[in-house]
Amino acid sequence: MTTDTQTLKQEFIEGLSGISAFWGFPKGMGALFAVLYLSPNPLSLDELVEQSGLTKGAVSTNVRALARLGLVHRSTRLGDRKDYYEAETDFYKSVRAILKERQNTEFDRAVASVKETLSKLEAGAGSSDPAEQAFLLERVRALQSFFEALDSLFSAISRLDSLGFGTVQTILNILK
Amino acid sequence: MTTDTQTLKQEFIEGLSGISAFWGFPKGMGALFAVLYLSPNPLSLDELVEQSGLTKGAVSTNVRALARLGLVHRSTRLGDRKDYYEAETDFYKSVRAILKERQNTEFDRAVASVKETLSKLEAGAGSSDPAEQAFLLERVRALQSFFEALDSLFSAISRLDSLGFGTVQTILNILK
DNA sequence: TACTACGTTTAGTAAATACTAAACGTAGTA
DNA sequence: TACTACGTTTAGTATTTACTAAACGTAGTA
Repeated sequence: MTTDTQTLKQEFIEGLSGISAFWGFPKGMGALFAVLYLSPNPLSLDELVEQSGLTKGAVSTNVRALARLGLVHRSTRLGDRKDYYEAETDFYKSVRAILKERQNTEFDRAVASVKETLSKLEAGAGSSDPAEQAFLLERVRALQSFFEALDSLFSAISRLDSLGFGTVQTILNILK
Repeated sequence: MTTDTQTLKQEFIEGLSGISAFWGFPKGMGALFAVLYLSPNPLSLDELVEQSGLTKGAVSTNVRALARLGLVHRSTRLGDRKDYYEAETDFYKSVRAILKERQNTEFDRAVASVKETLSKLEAGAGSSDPAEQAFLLERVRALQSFFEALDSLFSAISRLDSLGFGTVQTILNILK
């Protein structure tokens, strides 16, 4: 017996929901993206409600978040008050957008706080015992430079005009 | 007025807690790692309780999780029943360990589910309308190949014997 | 002006998560 | 054997998060 389209879509939606949750996004976001990704034409908010099983409020919130990440695009039609959404199909583009988004917000703040600790140490703060001081300085410095490397990596990727199979392939060769 | 060591450490601990939470780990894990990272000598569970402010239970759980990720190392001393922990200082090593860990668990399961959807589609499931069928096939295939690229990337990194500044630098040059 | 068809916001809720406090298990020691 | 000093497990709790249901605001239309 062969699975019907409806069931197949449902499985796909659940798969993407899981992936979404895994990466720290609401499950609903994954589900909505999945629905849009499997739709040949843009869908209205009400159609999303219908196909995702979420309520209007949740769809409104989640689809807006998706749009902010550049994973979906909103469009309108003349003489039609509805908004329509469609999925971005260039995933590499999306990765860049997500990295860019993530860079601001809390991550940056936390990393900045480590940087500040370092600055204070370098300015001579906390000098109780010279040996301990040197130790702290060395450790915090090492962490800071690691963060800097990560940060360069992320911002390099998000600044990229094109990132695709080719780039990934090249990187894979280096890592080999 | 210059900040004292205690305050400095506290700020650092809070910073790492935030970073931990940002990446989807418990805040306590970040805090414990921070405490260990700033300690010149291995610490016992009770010392961790004292310095982190968490309870024994929480420390026990979180420090074990850190050990599983390879972010801290457990050791014992002769004629001493206590366990001692110290921080891993090679962050690149830790990144590999974390990626390896993450690859199993839920992420893999979710990705596998997408793969399965593709298999079913290729086997001819869900064939209501030929045009729709072709469309679905194309989309799911594209997503699948993207996941495969990601997966290769992650496992290449986690298989790496050495990953450090050098490698990151090389990659940055390519991305430039 | 009132009406309708939208999207958004809000107040409340259910579920997940990481914690605390305390019971528990266990291995060494007298 | 009982006692002590550990780490672990468990039961309960507080907090966060993403959701639902419904009120709300608003722009077009008669």
